[in-house]
Amino acid sequence: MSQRKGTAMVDEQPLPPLVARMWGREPPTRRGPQPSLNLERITAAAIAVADAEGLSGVSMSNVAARLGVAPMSLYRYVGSKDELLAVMVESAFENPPRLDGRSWRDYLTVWTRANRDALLARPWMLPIAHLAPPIGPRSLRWLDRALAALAHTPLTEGEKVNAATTLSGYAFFQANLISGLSVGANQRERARLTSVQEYGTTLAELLDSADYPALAHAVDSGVFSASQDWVEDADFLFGLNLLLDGIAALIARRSVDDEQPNETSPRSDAP
Amino acid sequence: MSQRKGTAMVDEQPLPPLVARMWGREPPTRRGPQPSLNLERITAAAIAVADAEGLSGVSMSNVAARLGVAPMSLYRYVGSKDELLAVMVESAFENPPRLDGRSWRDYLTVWTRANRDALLARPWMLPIAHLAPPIGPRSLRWLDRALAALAHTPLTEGEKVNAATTLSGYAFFQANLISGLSVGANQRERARLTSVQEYGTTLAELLDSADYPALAHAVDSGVFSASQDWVEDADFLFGLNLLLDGIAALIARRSVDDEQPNETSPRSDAP
DNA sequence: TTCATACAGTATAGAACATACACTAATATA
DNA sequence: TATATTAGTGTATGTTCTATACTGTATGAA
Repeated sequence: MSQRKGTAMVDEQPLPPLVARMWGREPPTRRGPQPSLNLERITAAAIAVADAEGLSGVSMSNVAARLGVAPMSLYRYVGSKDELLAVMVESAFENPPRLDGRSWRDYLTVWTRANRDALLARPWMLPIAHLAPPIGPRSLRWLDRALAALAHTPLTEGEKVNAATTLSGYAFFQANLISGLSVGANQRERARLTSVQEYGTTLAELLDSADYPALAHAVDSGVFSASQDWVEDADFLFGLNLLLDGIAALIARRSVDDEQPNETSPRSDAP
Repeated sequence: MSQRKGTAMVDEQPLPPLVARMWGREPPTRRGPQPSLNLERITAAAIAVADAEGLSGVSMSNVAARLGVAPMSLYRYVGSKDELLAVMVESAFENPPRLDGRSWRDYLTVWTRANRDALLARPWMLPIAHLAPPIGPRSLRWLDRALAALAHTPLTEGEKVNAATTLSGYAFFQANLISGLSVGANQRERARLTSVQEYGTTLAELLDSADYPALAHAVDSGVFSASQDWVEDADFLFGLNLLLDGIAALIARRSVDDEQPNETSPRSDAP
């Protein structure tokens, strides 16, 4: 099944054209004029537009204009606007943080926060990051580093992949949460609830405590009254540590019944 | 701060018009013709269109047509198309599962899976569910039930809310993952990697094991070669149990040092 | 009973957009 | 040199959201 080993292969599958271009695997040009464009320049221009004008500013015309080129040129390199958006997300990420001999737990904390921060730095990615399995060079490097951090744990490869994937989903989720307490839409008529407090008072106004007993109780207890340090984000660490604690527990379990990888080990079920 | 207590209030804030309409808090009509529309019918029509033709079929014209009405009518009830999309997501959810005396852990398992399944049943929600804090009656009921499941644990209200929110984010994440191994776009030029195997072989083809040592090792070990029971989803339970184990650990910690809620309790940090 | 006012839905039109298709010009191979 | 192949262009079409001005209707006040 998994025939691999690196660099040179027998040339296997068609490989979707976009993926090929993302990896620089294009057949060298044979005839015709010298290309003045390439996927990289196009992507960079599109990202620049998104950074400057937001996602709604990203139109084929706009991107083309920034390159001094006719809109239709872009379609030589990108099958559709949606493809362009996908590549933008892929290449808007920096490289992942370095491992530097940190413990798996420390590194994954850094990794997840960096992941979240990358999304927050370019919030236009949030609506278009489709959380598909990573396929580009950058996102795969992120995955690789997370796996590397877990390399010397007794987890199976599958468990490592699952753990990394889950953490990346958590980063995405947190970025969304922070990015906007917006209820309506993307930018225009954004019925924005600008603060946690405002969210709390709105809830208080709406909730009938008969229909929402537990939630009303939570609101009463002041959960949504602006805890002091939203800045140094306790909420982010809370969920992250849930996950890391879960991973730690799994590692501990694996370390005990080491020889017999039992698929359904006992789990605590405290009240 | 949190002035509340249910039903009758002193009438507080403007309350965003869309939110008001979602909760049926509109001033009763005084003059003019009888309305033939309302937000509910519009939303239902829009959902029907989305179910039938996918998200791209949802245009104002299309929705209006299904109601036998001119497109511009909708703007009496919805400030923009994006608002309509937001309301669609809100009201496409069923009510949450019943608690029925289950343990917090059992219930949250059911709850999270139901949440995921609701998203998978109407995958058009995935690109437009913005993971904002819930504000509609349905999504708040979901939150309420999760809090109820945790009611008799020693967690603080804030921790309960965080836990519920994180689980809901996990459900969303998993739904995205399952919904499509698509790399390109939404429907047209979808350079779809149709299976886990295909994903695996594509990775094998692309990866240089020098640049991606840990990931290449994972691929070599056959992680992406279609584990037997993707159907009865072990992957979903994996990440879910990470979270639930983390919650269990937190509960255990809280139960021990009960009197002194110490913000930074010790955590395990196994190698 | 009359009339002004407020409101529901409509008609029209405009601007922006993605993209299909046919084309021109440039380059490398035969 | 002739020919095939390719990069980028111009034009055009259909769709989309939505601003604005409008028509008719029901109500409350005079």
